Amino acid sequence: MTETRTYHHGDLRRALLAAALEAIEEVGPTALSLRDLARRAGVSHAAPAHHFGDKAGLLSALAAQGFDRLAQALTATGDDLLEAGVAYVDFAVAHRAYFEVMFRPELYRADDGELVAARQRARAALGAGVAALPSDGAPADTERDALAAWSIAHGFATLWLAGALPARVGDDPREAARAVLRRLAS
Amino acid sequence: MTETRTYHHGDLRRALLAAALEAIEEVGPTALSLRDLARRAGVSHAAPAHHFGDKAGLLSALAAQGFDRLAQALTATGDDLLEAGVAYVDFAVAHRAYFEVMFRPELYRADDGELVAARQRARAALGAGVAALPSDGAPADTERDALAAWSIAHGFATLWLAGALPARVGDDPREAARAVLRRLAS
DNA sequence: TGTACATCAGTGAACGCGCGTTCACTGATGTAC
DNA sequence: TGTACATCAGTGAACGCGCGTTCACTGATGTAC
Repeated sequence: MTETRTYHHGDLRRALLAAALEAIEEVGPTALSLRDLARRAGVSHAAPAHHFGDKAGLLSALAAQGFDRLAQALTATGDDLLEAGVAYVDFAVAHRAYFEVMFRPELYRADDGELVAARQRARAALGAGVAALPSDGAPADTERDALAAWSIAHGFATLWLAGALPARVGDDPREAARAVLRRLAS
Repeated sequence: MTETRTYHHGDLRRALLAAALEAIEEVGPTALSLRDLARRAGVSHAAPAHHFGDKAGLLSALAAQGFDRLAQALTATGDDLLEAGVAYVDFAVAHRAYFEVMFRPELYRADDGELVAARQRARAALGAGVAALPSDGAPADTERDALAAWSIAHGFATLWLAGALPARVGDDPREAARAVLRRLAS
């Protein structure tokens, strides 16, 4: 497909978000610059400001999109907490750019409307899995179980991304995560 | 104590590391600049290069120091895995600058000798706690248990630092961490 | 179908800023004799 | 105790770079009549 370059891009907002994901994978969210984004999108350096105002505006949009995708991934696992945990880790590894932005609220506007809603959806999806945990007689402490499940999935994902885990864990994050998460579900 | 300013600082290396911790708490490890460090230490902007070469050199030294302190904190808990987990979270919250650098290997030279040794010590201290876990009949999978313990402590610490946890978790990281970690130790 | 005009997306030159790095230097300290 | 000299820590001016932001502009699109 030969791109017909016109004066108006047509879909610059989307193109900039895609470029941002690429750039973040390469240099991380803090080293991201709007000028670099413009370059990647083949557009003048002042264009991004038109759509996002500034870097925090762009990252807010990105984080919102990330929470939305995470919520979808978690919801798709039904009420199976183990699989939700695996999906969480998989999301982090497969979409590290989103993940790295989402948990750095100092980089974006945490009160952004769409973002708040998407994050809420993701949290609810995780909660659904926890509520479905088999109760073994003792009165279930759902709140604590949810925090434990979230912590272990988040921790494993973070350590994986940091390259901190020993090599013998293997190279399949889903499989490795499942083994570790089982420790909690048992 | 009136500081007698001499041409030679006397302890600039240490002073720069201390300044770096301060700066990182304020702006994060990536926004850190050697010029800012020099300013904080009251020294010319070219001085830091004398001691560390560049930013990665400085952060390598900082990460090594951080792993060393973490190893000490973990060792101090004896073979009690639950308390080791609490100490891990406490370290992350009380020394967030160290913690933020330690798990960003792309910021420093991961093959630095002192750093490798200190990280090894920290890992061994965590392993000691896991080995002491009560075995409930089933053949213990120490490796998996270690990963699970590390993940849950690391995840809780990370979520706490990111401000991602709901307010009802409270404001005492040690207490909150203990409750969550108990889910694993039980 | 044609014309006039408003709106909006993207341009490109200009600005000031803080950064890392280089380099000849200066001043203090330590050591040899 | 004194002198000469080497070594090393820190200085300060200079450089080039990429950044965010501003602003008058230009070109495309859509709408009114």
